[in-house]
Amino acid sequence: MLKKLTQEQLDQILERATEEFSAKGPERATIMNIARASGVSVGVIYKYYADKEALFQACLTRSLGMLTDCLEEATKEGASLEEVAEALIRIAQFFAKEHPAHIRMYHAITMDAEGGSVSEYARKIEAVSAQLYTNCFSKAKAEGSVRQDIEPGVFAFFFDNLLMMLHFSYSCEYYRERLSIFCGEDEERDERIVQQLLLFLKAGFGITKA
Amino acid sequence: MLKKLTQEQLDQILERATEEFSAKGPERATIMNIARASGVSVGVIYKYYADKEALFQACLTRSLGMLTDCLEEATKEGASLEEVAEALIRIAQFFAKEHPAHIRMYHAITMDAEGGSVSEYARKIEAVSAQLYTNCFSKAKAEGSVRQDIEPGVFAFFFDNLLMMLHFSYSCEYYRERLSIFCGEDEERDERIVQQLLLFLKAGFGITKA
Amino acid sequence: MLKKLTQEQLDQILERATEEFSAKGPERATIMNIARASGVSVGVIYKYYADKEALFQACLTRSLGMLTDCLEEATKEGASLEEVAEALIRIAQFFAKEHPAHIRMYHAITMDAEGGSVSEYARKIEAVSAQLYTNCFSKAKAEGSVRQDIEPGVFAFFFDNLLMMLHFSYSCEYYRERLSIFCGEDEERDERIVQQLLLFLKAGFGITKA
Amino acid sequence: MLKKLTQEQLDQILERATEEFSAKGPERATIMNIARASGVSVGVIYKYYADKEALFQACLTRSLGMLTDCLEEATKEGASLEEVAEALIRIAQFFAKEHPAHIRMYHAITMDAEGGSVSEYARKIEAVSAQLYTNCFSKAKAEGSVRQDIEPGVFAFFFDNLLMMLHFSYSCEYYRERLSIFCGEDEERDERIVQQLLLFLKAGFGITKA
DNA sequence: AATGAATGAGGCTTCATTCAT
DNA sequence: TATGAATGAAGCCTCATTCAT
Repeated sequence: MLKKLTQEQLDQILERATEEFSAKGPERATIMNIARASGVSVGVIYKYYADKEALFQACLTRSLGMLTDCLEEATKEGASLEEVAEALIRIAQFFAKEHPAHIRMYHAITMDAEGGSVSEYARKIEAVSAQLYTNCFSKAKAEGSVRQDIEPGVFAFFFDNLLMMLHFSYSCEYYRERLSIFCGEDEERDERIVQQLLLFLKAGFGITKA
Repeated sequence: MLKKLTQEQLDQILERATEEFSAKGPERATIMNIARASGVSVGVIYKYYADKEALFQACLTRSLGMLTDCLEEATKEGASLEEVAEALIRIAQFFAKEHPAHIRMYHAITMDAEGGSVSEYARKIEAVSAQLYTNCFSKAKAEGSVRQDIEPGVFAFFFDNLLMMLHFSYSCEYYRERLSIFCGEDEERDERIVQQLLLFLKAGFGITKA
Repeated sequence: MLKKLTQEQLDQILERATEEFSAKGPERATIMNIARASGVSVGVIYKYYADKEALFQACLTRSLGMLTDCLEEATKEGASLEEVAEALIRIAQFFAKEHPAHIRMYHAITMDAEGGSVSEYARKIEAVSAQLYTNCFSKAKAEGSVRQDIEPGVFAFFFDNLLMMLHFSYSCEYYRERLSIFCGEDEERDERIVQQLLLFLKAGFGITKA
Repeated sequence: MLKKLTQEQLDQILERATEEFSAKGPERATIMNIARASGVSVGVIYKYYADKEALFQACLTRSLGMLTDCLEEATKEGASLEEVAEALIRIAQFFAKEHPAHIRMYHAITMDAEGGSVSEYARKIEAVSAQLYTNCFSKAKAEGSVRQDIEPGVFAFFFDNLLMMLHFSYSCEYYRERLSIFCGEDEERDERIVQQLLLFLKAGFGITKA
């Protein structure tokens, strides 16, 4: 066919590529497999992406975008630190279970030593969430709704660390198994984790209900 | 006969291989680069390691061994949860700064979707620390030195998550930069992180001095 | 798309491969040489054949097929043992002179100690000709047109032995030279061999014209 | 040790090398295996043989020598054509069963398209036996003890062909199986083959007892 | 003179990329 | 413009050969 690729097909390419990349790693993933899975030819992928690396980066960017879209929902104006925390925890669980490949892509970025254009982008996003969380803590501290001896940035860092590990624990095979080792595999486990994590954070942050 | 490789040369191979593997990932790393960096021929590497995979495993085993040796020091008998926590935090900082490639090796296997014999080994180690930390919490709970509403396994999980992220934050380029975004880059930053994390953990765990 | 290899090119590959394999043996033959000789790239050979072994098998199958096609012509129904013998002798001479590489392929598998799937196939063919020749002798014996004290299978074996050596004598360098030592190199040699061999066989088999 | 290799060790090398070469083929045979099997070092083999090829040639020459030594015994002065034939047939059976590796080496020579120094040697031997057998036939023809319409050289060729195939049939795996297909595998098979072959030859040569 | 570990050229194979259709 | 077969560079691995001891 000589028909231009539809938006749907382009999405399909990125989705299948994300699956292939996150399942086999960027090296073992092959363009031919991605093309086959997407129902397009190898050649056309090269019309849209300069090379395999560029396709990988496009997948990363897309996954990151989907993730941040989700996060933005959770951090609406006016919510208390506790509310935000719970929302973020639940989103982490949900998104990572629903879209494990996308989280694995995010995990993949963190391997990238060279820091290509995507890491650039990832860092911007990281800066945004750092700002966001830090502000939450600053505001809460100013309001007196958390303990006064915390450094907002550092606590934001701890909080984000816990969230990242939660993401990985629900999407990357290795972390998934580690989660089972620590927390078991029963039905209610995930809810218990939410509750325990909230306990931990509330106490750790020194949150006091107004 | 031609002189056998000295122990030093063998160490050199593992060290350079660890660097190559952790910098480029197991796929992009090439035996020829490792050989060149180690000052030996390609062939001799195959005298000592069956194939690239075996060399990678040897590097991993070595890195994880070095790491666990360090951790064991921190978790001597009789230490309180608080003491253990502080020791582990300081070791994480120290080891990751000193041997970043080794931590990156660990990070690398967490990417491995298939979970070969390598992750097998890693999982054993994970099981050990899970047991160790969980016991600490169980004991502390029994003693009444932490809050009573915690689940030891789940809190051990949170604790280990924070430690892992600390390791990565001092060794992987991406996490290193993220750390700067959250916590700045001043001289005292690392000490502040220790102090703040201890604050966070003590409160979060509900540690009460006897 | 880039034009698919023509049938001609595919034949070319098998023909050149057969030459390379039969000249150097399956081990010393290299895919690169075959590709170069066939005017194609190395990679494309792997599109059509899984590996060097598969290519070798394809060459063998083709060579043995060509050979058996020839043999089948010679052993039509109703021909007397003498007629069959003469036809097979002439075909041996003709085919081996015309397609020496194909006979050398056959020779090559007889060296294969391990007897992989290739010899498997060869054995089937061997079984066919064993059956065929043995039947000829059985029938002739029953008709009384050969001596009565022969064992059909054993005489079929001798006959096939003579034919095989004839094939080799016209295609393998070593046997070719040996042939010259025994029988000279004059113009009429090959015809003399036919006639002498027929004399030998007729008397040896005790063939009596009805 | 710094002791020169004993004659025994040198023999050992050739014997083991012959086994390795004939079992795996000249390519897959490795010098290291041969050294190990012979109980000597790799290096010392290179003191005695310039390279692997030279060792292979030495094995060939030796095997050929052992074979011809055997044949010479069978063709003593004064024996009749029939006596010589039976002796050669029985020797072929015996030697090939006893020393299959050596016959396989002989078989290997016939693959050698390039015609190195061994083929040279082999051809000389071939010339000797050609001469020998041809003379037998010439003498018998002159004596009137065989039919008069034979060409001695050509019949000598047929005879040698049958002997060679007999050798191979008792030593090379492929030919061994082919033998079973044609002649079965019972206890008396080998003796039957001798008797049938003698029948065939006597009739084919037109031997008349004086 | 023998040893046997180290060397490194060379072959197989894969797959990112190209390009004729 | 899309196709997908062909290309060929590059990596893994083996093993003949070398050479320091």
